[in-house]
Amino acid sequence: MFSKACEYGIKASIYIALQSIQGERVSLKKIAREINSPEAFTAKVLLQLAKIDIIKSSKGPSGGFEISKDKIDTIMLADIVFAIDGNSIYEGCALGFDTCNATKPCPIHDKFVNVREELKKMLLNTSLYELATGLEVGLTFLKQRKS
Amino acid sequence: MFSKACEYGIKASIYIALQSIQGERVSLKKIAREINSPEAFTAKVLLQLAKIDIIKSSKGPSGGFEISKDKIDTIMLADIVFAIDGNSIYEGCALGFDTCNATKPCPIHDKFVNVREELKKMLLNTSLYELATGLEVGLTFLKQRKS
DNA sequence: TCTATTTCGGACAAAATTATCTTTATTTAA
DNA sequence: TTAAATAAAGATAATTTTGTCCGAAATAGA
Repeated sequence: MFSKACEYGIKASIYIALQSIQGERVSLKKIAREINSPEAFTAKVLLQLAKIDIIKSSKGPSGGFEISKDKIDTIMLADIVFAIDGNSIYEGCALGFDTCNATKPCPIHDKFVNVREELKKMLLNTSLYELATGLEVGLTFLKQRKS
Repeated sequence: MFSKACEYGIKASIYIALQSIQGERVSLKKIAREINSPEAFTAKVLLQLAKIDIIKSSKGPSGGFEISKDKIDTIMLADIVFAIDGNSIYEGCALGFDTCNATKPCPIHDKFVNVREELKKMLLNTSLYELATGLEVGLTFLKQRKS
């Protein structure tokens, strides 16, 4: 569904959002530890998000990543996914045709309309804020416990 | 969404189904030409489908691939996707956790329920027969026209 | 100003996916 | 029985994605 890069991006964003709500800036090292992702690879992903101002980064000691409090509830899952994986998931043709559309559809185009709409709606309506608060109250998790 | 292998598998299956409805067996070469896919790679995919009896293959001159007429309307998109990509698309966690479920959900689990259900329903309810007939009457296409 | 800490940037490496090539096995039909 | 046509199988290659490493740049604090 999503690329690994996008998975890390989503997880990291949620974690950064939560910390930002609590007034904390977090380092890459801590993020990688908390979402259980490869550090350097995660850095590249965060860089992408920083470049389009979804997150803010600062160098130096006590540096790290944060998200402006007033942005947390306007940043949608769609923004993050789009920044990393592009729009192919919810716009692209399921069979890979780039000329597929309602008037000249591939065999499964019509079948997919509902799925795509449902996905798109979800991504557009889910804010980082909701996701972060679910995590805050312990309803959800970002890291699998070792077995 | 789907892997390339799966895309080719779906396209090929639809094409074979259509030809089988019309009583024709088709060669790999023709399939690859008609769905515009790499021949050898497509062969591997078809082999996977043949091994679980979704399609039938025969060697030798006048050999090729076909699907039993009486199976065409009971083979669902889900069968093909499952054979090639496994069930991760509609069963797996969107963030890649393998312990994610309703009682211990990842942050986007609940958000994804509808999408996954919609996808699953669609894959389970779409038969090769419908897809093949849509193609037969020229409503849909399997190969992009060159520009 | 110096040092330690952190992100940034680029090169590199490993792994997975996609694609090709070559040989082998099977089958049909002459 | 031989030749031609076809799928099967396996080795190899190319590409993409994922992951690592290291030095550079920035910044805070001593």
